[in-house]
Parts: sequence; structure tokens; C-alpha cells
Amino acid sequence: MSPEKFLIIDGNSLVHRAFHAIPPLSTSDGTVTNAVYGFTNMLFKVLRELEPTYIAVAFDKGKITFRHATYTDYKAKRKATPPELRSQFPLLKEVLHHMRICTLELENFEADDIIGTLAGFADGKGIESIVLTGDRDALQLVSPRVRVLLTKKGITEMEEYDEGRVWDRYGVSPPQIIDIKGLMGDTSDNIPGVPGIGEKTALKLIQEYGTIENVIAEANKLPTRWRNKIIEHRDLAQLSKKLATIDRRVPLNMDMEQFKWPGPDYPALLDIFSKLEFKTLVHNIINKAGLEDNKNGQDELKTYCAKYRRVSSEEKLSQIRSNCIASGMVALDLSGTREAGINYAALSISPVGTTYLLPVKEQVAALDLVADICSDPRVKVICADGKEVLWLLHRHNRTLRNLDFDAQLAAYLLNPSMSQNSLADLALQYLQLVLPTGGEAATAARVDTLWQLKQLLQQKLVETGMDRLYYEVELPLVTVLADMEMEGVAVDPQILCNMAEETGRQIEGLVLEIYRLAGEEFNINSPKQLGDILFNKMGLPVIKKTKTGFSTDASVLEELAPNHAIVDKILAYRQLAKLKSTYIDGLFGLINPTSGRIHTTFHQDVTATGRLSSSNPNLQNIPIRLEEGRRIRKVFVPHRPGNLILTADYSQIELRILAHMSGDANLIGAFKKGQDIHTRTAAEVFNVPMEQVTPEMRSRAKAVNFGIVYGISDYGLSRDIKVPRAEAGKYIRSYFERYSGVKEFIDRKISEAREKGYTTTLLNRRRYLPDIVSRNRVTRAFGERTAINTPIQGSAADIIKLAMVRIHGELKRRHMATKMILQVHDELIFDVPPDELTEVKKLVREYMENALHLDVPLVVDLKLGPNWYDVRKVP
DNA sequence: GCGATGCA
DNA sequence: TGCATCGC
Repeated sequence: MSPEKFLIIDGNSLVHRAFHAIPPLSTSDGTVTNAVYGFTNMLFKVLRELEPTYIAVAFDKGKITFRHATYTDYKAKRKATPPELRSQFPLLKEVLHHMRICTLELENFEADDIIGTLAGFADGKGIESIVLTGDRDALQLVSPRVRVLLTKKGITEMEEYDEGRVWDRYGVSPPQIIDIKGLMGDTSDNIPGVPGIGEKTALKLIQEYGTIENVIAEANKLPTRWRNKIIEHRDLAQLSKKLATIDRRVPLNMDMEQFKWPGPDYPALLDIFSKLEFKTLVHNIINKAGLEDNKNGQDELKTYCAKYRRVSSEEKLSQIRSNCIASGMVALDLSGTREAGINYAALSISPVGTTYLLPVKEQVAALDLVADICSDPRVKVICADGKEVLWLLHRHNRTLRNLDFDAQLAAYLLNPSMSQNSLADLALQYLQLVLPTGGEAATAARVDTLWQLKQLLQQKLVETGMDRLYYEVELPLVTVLADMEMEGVAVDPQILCNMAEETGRQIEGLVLEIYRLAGEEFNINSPKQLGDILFNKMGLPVIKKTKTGFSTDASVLEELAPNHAIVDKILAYRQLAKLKSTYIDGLFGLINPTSGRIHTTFHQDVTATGRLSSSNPNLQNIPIRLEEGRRIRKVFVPHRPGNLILTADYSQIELRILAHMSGDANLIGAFKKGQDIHTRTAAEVFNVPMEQVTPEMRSRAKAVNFGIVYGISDYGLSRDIKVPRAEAGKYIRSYFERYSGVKEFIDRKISEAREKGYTTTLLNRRRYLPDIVSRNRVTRAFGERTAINTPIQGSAADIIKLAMVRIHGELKRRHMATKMILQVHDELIFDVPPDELTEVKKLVREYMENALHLDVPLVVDLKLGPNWYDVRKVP
């Protein structure tokens, strides 16, 4: 028998989470229900997983709490609850009532305090509590008998914190969470904290001194930059700590019996769910409660609960192996990490057969089985995230040969604007199944849903005409990207070190100079403090404001530069600080100690346009525009001495695509003649012969071309080239007069998007544009620009992806040692041994230029050098 | 226009 | 969370 458990829920926090995580949802009579729906789904999931004996849901009540009496500005900046959310509270309470769950609220107390008090009460009775909330502050309640379940991004996923987890994550004990918050403050509650101290500093100080009181007492031992702040604001720090502390002595009449959960009142729940039009929940209840379905018996809902068999006998393993080979297709899901390797493998051989759970970590034979199946060309593998499977297998020196379906990738193609594409989200969205989290059952459930997802998503890919894009471009690209990530990019740590030192020195000099000119020390990185110095203290004219105060962005500072010498220093400081923190120190920390290389992660399912993105580090935004930053590229070197870095970039690919898609004779002609496209545009827009185009004219025309491609407005163009909006508008009109085919293309794409609800690329990639029918003028204009921009940018992504798949295949086929190591949107970067150079140059150019046949030529520029900085154009 | 990162 | 800055 399991011990008694007390589930305590922060109603307010979770309702807000649900409200923001679930897209707008309303019944046919217009009642908004998304927060109730999200909350209820989450509740059911937690109930199933925890099976609590007691439950309570706490809500805030009243506007004035003891915190306001202590600090009048408490929560002063919090926005009022929007009416669409406010109206859902009574509905939720009705649902909870029928769930027979006890709700608690007390005038002038926050849900937090009620929760703290309840947990303490249960603790006194020896009962274990689990606090479910979205508020990190609750971590202060964690103790041997109190755990906190924190919602992660979205609402279906949660993370459990016990004392050990708090230590792992923050390096402090749960009560010290309060001290941290006291130092760093909290903008959402308007808790001030100590100005200039953020999370990192707060953690460091509390880890070292234990409490705010000790930090204050030992302040004179601290480095100057913190000492003065702490001493000056010590009262504020102690006040903040008080505000952040959960009051565990709320006067409540408590009796565990009142929280005992007898289970839901199903008939009543059925009523209210029908009223709220929660169709799937109604079905769930009908199934669960065994009530009669009032329509027909066929609507039976599949349950999330998977049947699975734990396999460990060698005999059974070998039987599974032959079954896999005989069937030719398996669904596979691996649990584990890239560092520690595979923990479990869940494997299912047919959509209706048994799911096997293989303890890979414990048993070598199980790993062998999984690895053999994955490398067997006769067995197709279906999974949720193919690149992750490849990485996990790579950790065991194995690979995945025959990736047949990647569910997350398919879902991304079907709607690239959806940010939640985890398997759990897909199961909920497409199959109306709530997947359990954690444990064996979860792993098994994931594999089961894969079969159903494949069936459904594949059909949708065919219906939307994206099956070829999927099977011929995106799916093969998974393996290509995995190879690129694993190969990595070599860096020269010595050069990086030298740069860190030199830049550090320059920054120090600038900081001193800035302090001298300002007459005091302050945090230059804080736009708030900087604004205070510049505009309040020094009285410089305010050019622009942000929601929270003065704007201090580069365009503002450039305008202010003539007024005071400090401004140029700040600009230079910003540039160098960015360089050092992001590109020098940042890169350093990401060098893999084993390989000595940097292994970025490419994301294939993130951008709305179809481009790739890169993170940890982002190698797609390494500086190039300004010389100071560009030098960073010197640290990226070939994999072995003597090898070379080859870069291959598409010249003006977006404008060429625009020429092709629009069929504009003028634009096509310019490219066919091989003219400089910006000069040609200038000649057209300013109505002069090409020979008479001045650099000024060319640069403006370039901005116009840029604007067309990125879909910016006349407002954006006027800002970029610093001319009045009317003049920018004039350029755009003049452009459309000369390139009337482009104008027609734009109009065509907009009306097509309005009609169909989506826009498409050359390879039929889709992006839905609900904004294009908005009644709001600004929103609609945004949708219209996207309808132009996405086909252009997305088609460029299509083309380079196609080239990548083919080049990668060809390098492998020819058993070449050349490696494709990076992609930067319109550019591919290779590590090339000298003896392969001639062949690679030819191959790369050939495959990139002929990736897709357009009405204008695709032109590729090749550059070669000993590192990514010193590359020179080659014929 | 988009996406990633670092900082307070 | 918002701001600022880098790339394409």
C-alpha cells in the first residue's frame, strides 16, 4: 500500500499558466474556456500519476495582504487580470466542486501562504505533501516531507523538486531560495531586491554566506562592486526577503478529513464538461466511469495507458530480433542522455503488437539488440526525434541506418508556427491522448503513440502536398545534420585566449573612462542604470522611450554621440562586451573537452519560414559586418593541419528566387546578364543609366531590395536608410513601377494567402497566416508582409537543404574525407584535405547551383583559406 | 522580417 | 520578462 499523499495546488498560478499556454478556446455561445480546459487536463494527469489521498486547491483572495502593509508597492506593476480569464474562475470552481476537491481561500491571504500553512500542517501529521504550482518561490517549502511539482514550458510537462534537486539546480538549500530572491528581487511581484544584483550574483553570495543577514554582516569582505550596493541597500534587501517569505501561519481551521478525496462526481462532471464542450474529456469520463455513451458505442477513446513487457532474457531478445527483421519496421523511443547514454529503449514491432521495454543500461545484450536493429538496412525505424536517437546511438558508437519517420519533424512541416512539438504535445493535439511523464509506463506509452502518429501525420503530409518535401528533403536532412553536429568545428584555443585577454583589457579601459566621464560607477550593462546616468544625471535629450523607461539602443546612442564624449565610449563598450561575453567567453565554455571541437545543435523544427537555426553556440550569427567582430572567425580552423576551410555561398539567392517566382522580365534580365543587382535596381528606381549610379543611390537601392526580401514596411525602410517615411514610400512605389511583375507577384501571394489561409514555397512548404484576415490594420499588414517574405526565405531554405542532402550523399558515396561542417542560411562550410580540393570545389558548386532549376541561374561564390576569417574568393 | 544569446 | 545585438 502506498503512503498517504497530500496534493496541494496553487490555483491562481496554474490558471494563469493554462490561460497563456492554451490557445483561445470558446464554446459555441462564446464562453471562453481555455484556462479551465488546460487546468482540468493538467489536474487529471496529476491525479492519475500521483493518486493522492488528500487534495486542496488554494486561491488568492482580497487585494491587501500583509505584504502591502509592509511595502505599499507590492505587486504594483502587475497587470489586472484580463476579463477573459476572470470569467473563468467561477467555471473552474464549479469543475473543482464536481471533482469533489476542496478549495480554499482566505480574505487578505495569498494562495502561497495557504499552501505553506497546509504543507506544514500535513508535515506535523507525518503526511507527505506535493505542491503543484508554476511559481518558483514555492521551492522554499521543499523539505523531507514536502516536494514541489513545477510546471515547465507549456503545461503538460512538469519537474519535481525534492531537496536534492533544489541543491542540484541552485546550489542552496530550499529556505535559502528566499535569500536569493531578497537579493535579486522579482519584477513580476515588484519586489525590489538590491539594484544591480541579478540571479548569478545572488546565487554566488548566498552560496558563500548562507543568508542575506550574513552577506550584510560580512559586506566589507566583498569585492567593491558588490560591497557598496549591499551596504547602501541593506534595508531594501531585508524588506525584500520579508516580502518573498511564505507565511506558514495562516489562520485556517484544518482537519485532514476535509481534504480527503473521495473521487469525482462523474455524472455532474459529465454535465459541466458537456456544457463547456470539452468533448475529449467527456469521452474520457464515459470510458473511465463505465457510463453509457449516449450516442453510439464506436466513439471509444484510446487510452494513454500502454501495455508493455519488460524484457531481459537473452532468449526473448533474440526472438524480438528476428521478429523485427521479419516485420521490417519498428517504432523506437530511447530514454537517456547524450552524456550518460541510453537508459531504456522502448520498441514496438507492429501497431497493435506488444511493446517491449529493454533495460539497455543494465544489459549489454539489450543494447546490442537495439543497435543491431538500428543499423540493419532491412528494418525501418519510426521515432519521435531522429537526430536525438542518432546522438544517443553515437554515444555507444552505433548508428541509425534506416530512419523511416520522424514524428516531430512531420508535425513541424504540417504547422511550422507551432512551438510545442514534443511527442506529448503531438499526442494531445492529434490523438487526444494525455501521456504520462517519467518512468517505464511513459516510455512505453510514447512508442505506442508513434504508430498512430505516423499513420495520421503521413496522411496529412500527402493531403497537404508536402510528402515529397518530407521524404526527399527534410527526413534525409536529419542524418546530414546529425553528422555535421557530431563532426563539429575545430577551434584554436590559444587564439581564443589571446582574444579574451586583449578584449578584456580594452573593456577595462573603457569602463574606467566611462566612470570618469559619468562621475560615478554604475552598471553599464543595465539599460535602466545607463538611462538614469545619461538622461537624468547628464541631461542628454531623450530620443526614444521603451515601455519601461528610456531607450538606449544603438540608434539612440548614435544620435546622441555629438552631445557628449561618453556616448561613443558606451557604444564601443557595448560592442566589445557583446563580443567578449557571447563570442569569446561563450565559445570557450562550449569546447567539448573530448573532441576539442565545438558541436553546435542545429534545429530543424523551430523557424516559421523553414530555415534551420543553431544553438549552443549559435554558429549562424558569428560576427562578420564589423572588422573587430569579424576577427572571431580566426579561431575556427580546419580539423587537421594542412586542411582548408572552404565556404560556398549562394549569391543573392533571395532576389533570384523573387525573379523566378514573380517572372518579372526586368529582374530576370538583370540576373541573366549577370549585372550587379543593387546598381541595376538603383538605375531603375532613380531612373538613371547604370553608369551614373552613385554609391549613395546604390546603397539606398540595396536597402530597398533588402526590404522587399525581408518584408519590411515603408516605416522600416525609412528607419534603415534614415529618410522620411514619405520618401521611403516613394522609393517603394518607384520600384514597383519598374518591376511591375514583382508587384503582381506580391498582390497574387497576398490574395492567395487570404483565400487559402497559408502561403507556400517552391517545394510546397507551408506557413499558415491567420493574421492576414485580422481586423487590426497593423496585424494584417504584418500578415501580408509574411505572405511575401516566407515564400522567398523559405524557398531559399528549400534549395540549400536540397543541396546539403545531395552533397552529403555524394561525399559519402565517393568515400571522401571532406566534411560539411556548418550551414549559415545561404552558405555551406567545409573542412577539406588538400588532395580533395579540386574535386570538392567542382562538386560543391555543381550541386549547389543545380539544386533546383530556376528561370534565372543560381550562382555560388567559393572562398578558401586556413581559417574562417582568412578565406579568399576562388574561381 | 526571423532566431539565439547574455544580462539585469 | 524586456532589452540589446549578432547573423541572414
